[in-house]
Amino acid sequence: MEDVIRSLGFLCLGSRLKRIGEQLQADTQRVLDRLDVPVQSSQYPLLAALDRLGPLPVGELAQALGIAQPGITRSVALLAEPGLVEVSRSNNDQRRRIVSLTRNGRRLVDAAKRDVWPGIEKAVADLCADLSGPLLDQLAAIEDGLAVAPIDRRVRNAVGAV
Amino acid sequence: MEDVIRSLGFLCLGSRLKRIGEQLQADTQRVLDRLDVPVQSSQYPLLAALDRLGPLPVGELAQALGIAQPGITRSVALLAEPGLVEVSRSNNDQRRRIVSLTRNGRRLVDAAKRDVWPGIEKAVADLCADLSGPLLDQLAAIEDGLAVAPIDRRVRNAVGAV
DNA sequence: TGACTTTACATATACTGTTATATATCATAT
DNA sequence: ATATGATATATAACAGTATATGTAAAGTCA
Repeated sequence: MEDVIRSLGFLCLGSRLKRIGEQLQADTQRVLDRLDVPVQSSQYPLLAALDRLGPLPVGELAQALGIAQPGITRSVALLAEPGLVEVSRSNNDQRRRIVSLTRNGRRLVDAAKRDVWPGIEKAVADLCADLSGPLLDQLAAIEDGLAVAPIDRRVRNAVGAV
Repeated sequence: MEDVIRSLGFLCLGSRLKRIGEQLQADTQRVLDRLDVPVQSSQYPLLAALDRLGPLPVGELAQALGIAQPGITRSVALLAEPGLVEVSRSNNDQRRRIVSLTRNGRRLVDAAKRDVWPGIEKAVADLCADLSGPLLDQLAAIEDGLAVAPIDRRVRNAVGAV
């Protein structure tokens, strides 16, 4: 069966990037599940942003992550429930709500940085390592590579079963 | 403000691809709105699949588009409501539901193929034309290019305002 | 000071995708 | 013919994102 998205080339590039991105996230989810913390793979960029940049108000988190503000509000609520982040009002400006990692949140980020993220980064980097040339060719190679072995299996192979 | 997703490189490649894909779809949406038909940009791949491959059952549409079957079922329902596609039972196998373009659906696809798709494809192709080298660099160039001029503006510049 | 605008965030709704499960039809074996 | 298993699709529940809109705080200017 023809892969229509692929055949359509640049016309469907948006759908194709989204599809690959979703597959990468789903693969990564299976790796992160090992930490058995109730956090979706898509929430980690927010934690990483707080780790890199320190406490931030909602709006600046939206900027840093390139997603819309309502998405941040909801993610923060999801992460606050298990106590990974906490929110406090700014002193200067009572409208701003500053998001920061809790002690548990910091512990999770540190564990992820030490035990999981390097493996994921390496697996994805290897997947893309030999690629060169036109974008569409590289995307096809990634799709083919993921079909052969998804990210979670590449990570497992690299670091040994956990 | 630092773009954390971009800084994290391969670790967040999934989030990044998804983000770029969604932006491309949103830009494209604004171009397609000229046809003023109640169809989301993300539905066009399904219409294009029916155009390329002819009437197809739900399961084969899922394969052709690389998304899960329930997604197809719902998209078909959405497209059937404004009368762009119709569904009939297979003669051989009463379980299979064959999706096909209606007369209006075909008219829409033909108009899109003639008036809109070529401009979009060219705009995206130009955006990606000069790219070469590592994937992350190409993605950064695409993001920068879209920030300078989104797809819908590139299309408008190319073909003149409609 | 009081009215208007802007900013920061929350909430509501819609769209798309997923997995899990239910239902209907087909194929097959007794 | 009928029970059993496989297959095709629908439905439900859940997660993520987007836009639109509401609310409250801050800023601006007569």
